[in-house]
This record gives sequence, C-alpha cells and structure tokens, in this order.
Amino acid sequence: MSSALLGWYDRNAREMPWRVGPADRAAGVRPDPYRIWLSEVMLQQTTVAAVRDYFVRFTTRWPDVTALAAAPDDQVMGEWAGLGYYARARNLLKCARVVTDEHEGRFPDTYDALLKLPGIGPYTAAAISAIAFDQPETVLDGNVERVMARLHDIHDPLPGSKPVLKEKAAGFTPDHRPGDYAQAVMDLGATVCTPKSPACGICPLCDPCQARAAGTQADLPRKTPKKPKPTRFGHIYIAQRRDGAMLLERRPDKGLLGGMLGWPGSGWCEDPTEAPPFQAKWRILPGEVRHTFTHFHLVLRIWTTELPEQTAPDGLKILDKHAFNPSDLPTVMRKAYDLWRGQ
DNA sequence: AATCCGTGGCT
DNA sequence: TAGCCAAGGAT
Repeated sequence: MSSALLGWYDRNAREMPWRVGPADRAAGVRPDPYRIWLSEVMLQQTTVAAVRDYFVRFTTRWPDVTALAAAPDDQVMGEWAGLGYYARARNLLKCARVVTDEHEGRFPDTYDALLKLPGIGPYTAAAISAIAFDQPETVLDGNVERVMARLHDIHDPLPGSKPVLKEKAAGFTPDHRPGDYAQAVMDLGATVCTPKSPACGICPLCDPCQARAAGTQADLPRKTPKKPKPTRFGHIYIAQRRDGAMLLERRPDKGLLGGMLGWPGSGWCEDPTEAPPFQAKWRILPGEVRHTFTHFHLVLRIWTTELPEQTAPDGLKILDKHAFNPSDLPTVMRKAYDLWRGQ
C-alpha cells in the first residue's frame, strides 16, 4: 500500500541540501550520516524553510563530525543563534565529541546505538537508521501522526493515541527503500496532508484514507487542549564602552536560552526587581521588547548607560567591537539590541 | 508523566 | 490578532 506513496515521492520529492538527488542515488551514492544527523537535529520541531540556511552554514564551516567536535562551544552556539531550542546545540556538540572520541568518527548504524547518543531520541534514531543506513525503522513525527490518524480515522486525541499511531505507522513501513519511505510520509504531511485544508484531491493515499471517506480529515488528529500562556516581565541592561565594547553574559547551560550569549538583567516574572550590573546613571529606553517563548509571553524594558573604562562586573564578559556579533544572540536578545541601536 | 524548551510562518 | 503548528528530547 505504501508503493503509491513511494511513487508519489519519486515524482515530487523536494530538493534539500542534505538529500541525495535522483541522479546521484541511481549512481549508488549514499547519504552522508553526518549530514543526515545534523539535518534531523535541526529539523526537530523546526520547518525545512527555517533550517535550510543554517544547515548550509554549518556544513560549510564544519564539513564532517570531527571538525564539528573540534569547534569551540561559543562558535557553535553562535552559529545556532536564532534557530531556537538551544539544548539541541549543546547536545549536538556532545554527540559530535562522543562519535569522534568513542566511535572513531563514524556514526553507529543501528537504532539502539544511535538512541544512546546525546540529543538523539526515538524519532531521530529511527530517521538516521532508515535514511542513512537503509534500515526498516519506523519514524513517528507530527507528520506521520497526522497521516496515520487520517488514514485510519483515529479520533482518540494525542498524545494518548501515540502508541496506536506508532503501531499503524510500523505496519505501513515497507522493507524496501525505508529511508525514502520515511521522507515520503513526512513530505506528504508537509505539503499535501497538511494540518489545515489538506489537499486530498492530489493525495496518493486518497483511495485508502478512512478519514477522507468519513469526511473527518480536517478534524484529525485531535489534540488535548494546551494551557494558556502567562505574561512575564523583565529588565535588561545594555552598556557600551566609548571604544564600542559591550557588556554581556553567557547564560548558564541549563534552562531557558541555556549556553547562549545575552544581556545581563533581572529575572523574568510577574513583578521583577531591577538589577543593574553596576552602579551608574541608567536611563530607560522608550518602547519595549515583546517576545513569546514556548510557554510564556515576555515584555522587556531596556536600560542603557555608558560602560566605564575600568568596569568589569563579576560573571559578565566584555566583548570588544570586533568580537561582538549581533547574529550570535538568541532572538529575544537580538530584539533588545535592535531597539537599543535604534534609540 | 508532565513540564520545560524557541522561533517564524500561516490563518 | 492570537493561536496553532513544525522532520522532539531531556528530565
């Protein structure tokens, strides 16, 4: 039954920098496990459009896993800035170093061995073993969940229905071309069997689709409702020396924006207390920064002053003009910088 | 098991 | 616009 899907994939596969094109594949070229791993980690909860440029920059700068393993943490975190879910970048480095130091620079080729690596969970282990190593593992991501829920007209809500959907997905996975199949279902979910107004008219699985027959496809998969997001507030402090150097901090490895560069500031809560990093005549900027994270809205007020020559507060770092690159900042910190620069 | 963890695009 | 959604993992 999945042959109709593979046929559709052969005609419609989207070009992506980590994919082996039809001509190369016919010539026997296999995907590079390093590039498949890197793309799959970047694609966790992230769209192909957002990933594409990041992938090209990473693979240009670090062409193989050994090169990435040798990179300084700051450079990797800076290159990841803006992509979100920064624990992925920290685990990416950990994983690259384990593969380099303990696996002679080669990725393991089985699901179980891949699953042991940092940042590789059930989905990513299945995706790498299927796509890079041609093993019949079953990928289960948001796309596959949606396609299976519709194909079998399953009305039980996620995430409770996940085990059932996994069973259906496993039964649908072919022994032939499992890697192409995995990419085919996900392409289908991304371009045809979309969350809203699916294009059933051009779907290769229209005929066997039970939701399509019942007319319920637009309502599936059902999901348990999410909690509303609270709003938190905070103050941040941007100080620049006359020579252009700026005062920043490297955030602790755990928690929100862990390991990333940022501006010193207060905690983020309902009623934050001001916390300037050193004594000075701070002035507040007009306007505010609004940003929404996974589980709360944030409103930031920005304070600024000149950074005196001899001032270097504990735990903070001073980056001189050429060492500071705004593109190394996570988005919320970048928004604050842009507001400050436009003052 | 439930919570935490980013961001940008789309409707 | 405000919410939803994305090739999830760690704890």
